[in-house]
Amino acid sequence: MAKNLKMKSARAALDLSQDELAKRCKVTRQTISAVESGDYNPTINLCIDICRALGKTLDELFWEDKK
Amino acid sequence: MAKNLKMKSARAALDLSQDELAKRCKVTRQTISAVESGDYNPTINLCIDICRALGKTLDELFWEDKK
DNA sequence: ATTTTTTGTAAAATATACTTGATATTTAGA
DNA sequence: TCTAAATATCAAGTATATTTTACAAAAAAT
Repeated sequence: MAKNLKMKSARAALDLSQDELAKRCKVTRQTISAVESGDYNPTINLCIDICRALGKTLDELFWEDKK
Repeated sequence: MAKNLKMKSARAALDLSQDELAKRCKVTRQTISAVESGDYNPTINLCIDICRALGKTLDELFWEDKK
């Protein structure tokens, strides 16, 4: 799977560490790291928590238009 | 959790049975049923598969603006 | 009315998301 | 440089998403 750079840059834009984002989503730092590196299939609830913490929507962080 | 009526009506609009949608998403009918009834926390990949099969995006089927 | 399709639900098994604890590497600041 | 914060990654454990099999009720079709 591909890295989630949209998420990574949204997090960077808010100057949040993985650890801080993890706390706000109530998961561990490792889980956030795994989601960003893309070798993961997170649950929708976690995706929604991440979106809310980063001020983005699902489409903005987790959707890719198919060609 | 609340029922996913957006998903249910999107499926109805295409005249697809849960079983047919399940096949297109390569999961079981019970999984689709559970997602629609909302007592579930599906993975993002399944949500994406469902969206593609129904011609919708994540925001359209799985996002709720918070008040 | 009767049959067939669709849906709800449930228990047990399997796959995998997520945690815990730990070490190693990278990055940023002093 | 030196040090601390941030990130990557790994192995083993726990929680839960998903499957399999099954049965019953509701809806649709004949």
